Amino acid sequence: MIKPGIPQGTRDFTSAVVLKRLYILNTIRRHFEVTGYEPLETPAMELLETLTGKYGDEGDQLIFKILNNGLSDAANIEKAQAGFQKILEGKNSEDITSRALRYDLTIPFARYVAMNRGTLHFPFKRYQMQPVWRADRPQKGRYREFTQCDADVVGSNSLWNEVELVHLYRNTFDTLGLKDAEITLNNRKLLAALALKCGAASMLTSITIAIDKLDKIGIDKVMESLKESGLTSEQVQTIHTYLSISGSNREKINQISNLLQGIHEAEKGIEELEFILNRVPDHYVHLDFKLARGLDYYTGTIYEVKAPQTVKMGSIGGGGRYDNLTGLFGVEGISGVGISFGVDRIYDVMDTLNLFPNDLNTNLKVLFFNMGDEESVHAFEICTAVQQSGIPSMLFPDSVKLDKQFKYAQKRNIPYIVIVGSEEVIHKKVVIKHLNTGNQYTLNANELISHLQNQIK
RNA sequence: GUAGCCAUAGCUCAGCUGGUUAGAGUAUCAGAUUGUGAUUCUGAGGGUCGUGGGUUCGAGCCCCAUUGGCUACCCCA
Repeated sequence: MIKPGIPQGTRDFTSAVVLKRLYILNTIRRHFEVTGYEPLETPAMELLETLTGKYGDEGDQLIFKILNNGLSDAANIEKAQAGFQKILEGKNSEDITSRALRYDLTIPFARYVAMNRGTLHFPFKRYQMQPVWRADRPQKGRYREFTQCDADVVGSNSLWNEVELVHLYRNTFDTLGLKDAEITLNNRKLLAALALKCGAASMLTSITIAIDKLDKIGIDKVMESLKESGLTSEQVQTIHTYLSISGSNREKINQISNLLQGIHEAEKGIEELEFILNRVPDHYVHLDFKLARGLDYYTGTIYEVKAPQTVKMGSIGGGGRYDNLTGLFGVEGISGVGISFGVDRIYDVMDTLNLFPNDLNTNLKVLFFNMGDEESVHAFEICTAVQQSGIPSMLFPDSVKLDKQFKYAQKRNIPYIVIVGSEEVIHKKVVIKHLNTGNQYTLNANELISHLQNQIK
C-alpha cells in the first residue's frame, strides 16, 4: 500500500470549490466573448525550446521539464549519459528532456500564431483559460499548478486594443464584486527612456530591478544600490526624481514629461499612455511609473492588477504589449497586446472578502428516496422525467433506512426529497418534502415537475 | 535556491519538567427507530504519534537527518 498524496503545490478541488471557480471562470469567459475574443486551447506541454529563454533566467528555472521516455533503451544509453552530463552542468539537453509543461499562455499563443499565420484573420483576438505550471516554492497565493485566463490581440498596433483591455479588466472585476481591484498602468518605453537619460541604456535591467524594490526596501536603499551599480550621483538623482513623481494621473504625466523631455522614446511612451487615459474614465486606472513586470518580452504598455489592499495578495492579473513575440519563432512584424487573470488568486481574494453568491453551493435539487426495488422502478421513471425537464435530481441507489437517505440529502444540501412508495405507486401520487421548511405535499405524479419548477425558478 | 514555524484517529486538535495500555470533539458504522432528517441516548471500529537514525532504564516529547505543509525572501498570477 502506498500513502495517498499529490505533488507539492497542487490541489484537489471539492465540489463547493469547483462551483466557485466555475463562477469566476464563467464570468471572465462571458466578458471575453462579449468583447469579441474567440477561444483557443493549446497542449499542456510544449517543446522545451519553445519555452526556454522567454521568461528571463529566473523564469527558465521555474519551467517544469518532462523526462524523455525510453532513456533506458540500450541504444540510447550513450546519448542519455552525455545528456545527463550537460544537465549536471546546468544546461538543457534534448536527449534528456525535450518537452515541458507550459509556464504561461502567452508564449504558447505566440507559437500558435507563428505556426498558423497563414490561416488567421488579423487582428486575431483569442482568449484562453487553462492551467499553467511553475516549479516555484508554494506559499500564500502561490501554487505550482494554477489557472490563467488570457485575452490577447495580435496583428494590430492600434492603442484602441489597450483601451479595450482596460475596460475588459474593469468590467470583469466589477462584475466579480472586486471594485477595489486596482488597475495599474505603465509603459516600458518610459523605463527605457529613463535608462537612456541616465546614459546607461545597458543598465535598464538593473535599474528596473532596483526601482521595482522601492515599496519593499525604501527609497534610500534603492539609491544606495544604484550607486553601487556604478551610476553617478547625477544619474541617481534623476532616478530619484522619477521615483518621486506623484499626484493624479494628469499630474504624473506632466512631471514625467518635464523630466524626460527631449528623449524620443519617452515622448512615444507618454503619447501612448495619454491615448489610453483620454479614452477611459479616470478612476479606472492608476499610473505607476515604477511598475516594471518581470516578463522580458513586453515593449510598450504594461498592466498590473493589484488585489484590494485589505487582502495581502499582490498581483491578481497582468499583461502588456509585446512588439515582436512571434519574431522569436521566425515571424516578424506581428505586434500583440494582452492581459491575464490569475484565477486562483482571484478566488483567494474573493473567498476572504466573502464575495461569492450564496446559491453556488448546491447543484442537486431533488433526491428520490429508494423505497424498495418495486417502488424504485416507478421512482426512477419519474426521476428521469424530472432530469429531462432540466432539474438536477437522482434516485438514492440503495434501499436503506429513511434515516440514512435523509442524512444524505442533508449532507449534500439537497432542498427537496421525493418519496414514491407502495401507497404512492398505487394511487399514482408522489410525496415531496421541502427540507428547508419541513413542509410536505402529496401530488399527482404528473404535477411534480411543474411544482418543482415553481419552487426553483 | 535561502530562512523560520509546524507534522498525534478520516477531519480539528489536547497530550504537564521524558514515566504504565496515547486522549477529546467531530465524522464513520451499528442499535434505540422496517414510511419521515437535522436533536438525543447506547455501543463499535479507527493511530507502527510523517519517515529513518540517535540519546536514555524508558521518547509523541530531547538530538540529527529526511519528506511534506505553511510563512517569508527571490520572483511571480
